[in-house]
Amino acid sequence: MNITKFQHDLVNWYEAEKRDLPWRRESDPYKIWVSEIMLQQTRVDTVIPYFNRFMEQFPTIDALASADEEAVMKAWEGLGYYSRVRNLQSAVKEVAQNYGGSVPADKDKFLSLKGVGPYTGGAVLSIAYGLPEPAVDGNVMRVVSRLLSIWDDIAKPSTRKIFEQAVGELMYEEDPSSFNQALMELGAIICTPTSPSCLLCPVQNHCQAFEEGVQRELPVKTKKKADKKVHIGAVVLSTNDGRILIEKRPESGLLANLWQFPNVEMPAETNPRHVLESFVEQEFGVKAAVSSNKVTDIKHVFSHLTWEIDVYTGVIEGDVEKERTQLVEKEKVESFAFSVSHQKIWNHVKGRKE
DNA sequence: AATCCGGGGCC
DNA sequence: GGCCCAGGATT
Repeated sequence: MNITKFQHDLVNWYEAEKRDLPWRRESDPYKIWVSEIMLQQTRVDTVIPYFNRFMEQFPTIDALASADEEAVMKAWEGLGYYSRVRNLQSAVKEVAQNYGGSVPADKDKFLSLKGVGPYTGGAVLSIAYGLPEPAVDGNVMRVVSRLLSIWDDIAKPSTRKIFEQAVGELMYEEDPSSFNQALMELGAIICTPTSPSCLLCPVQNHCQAFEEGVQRELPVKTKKKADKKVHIGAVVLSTNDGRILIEKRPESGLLANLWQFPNVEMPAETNPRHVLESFVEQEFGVKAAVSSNKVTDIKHVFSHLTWEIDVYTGVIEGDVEKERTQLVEKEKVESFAFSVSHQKIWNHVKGRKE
């Protein structure tokens, strides 16, 4: 391959065809950083409205560093992988304290921040500071596997280093920002997973896989094994004066720190109403009268497991005194950050009449 | 190296 | 249904 010609063909195409995205109108390293965190395992179209709202609420490092955690979670609600935003706020606080509020342009320093790995490190340092660091994500591994006909399994963690090496050798030192973004843009628009548009590709002449006619066989990626299923019973509990019981999930693990309605994994072959009433009394110390029939059922698919949630309603008497638990007015429920599955629960229940 | 961690949009 | 997505932390 003629590397110089490849670089120019790629970057010239990028400059002419790149999408107009909100973070591409910004040069503030903080905003580039936030966009890269949001874009982890998340499509551009999903991220755009979250990015715009986030920047209105938290326009600077100081704004995010000093923001209320609940407000930050609410801004991330529905975006998934919630540890991303907790790590981001933690890292931003560190930048505010230890680096005078400016994102460090040093690789070791930036990569030491929470939530910043090899991809995000390379992306921010190249895009915001013009450093010639590779930024290898799924797009780039797909594109480069085809360009250079690399048949290593991209599902294996060790394979990423092979691609970092390759991208380092292809790097366009005069404009690392455009080069890295061009590789990703090509993967997003032209060099797509199942049916790449090779006839429209600006670097078709440089592509080993196209020359060999094997572009649809690359990249090699082994499948992961099947996920688990969990049967859950959930209950929306009202007090006689119309308040709703919500609780905050644990600080770590699945959907950490998000709010939810009381729920428990359901054993097979038991009376669900009895199970839920016992659970509520144990967990919250109040007697509950739970509906005998479920209101609805919700199937919610995560990346690694599936919840099948049967939803009930119930009534409780008296107050609840428990950590991370609140009785809130109906009108206030939606001011808390819920996972999508529990948003679905509330949307089914809130319009009902008792 | 394997597993955990969300959610949505394709095909 | 399975697959993939501008991945990182934990074990």
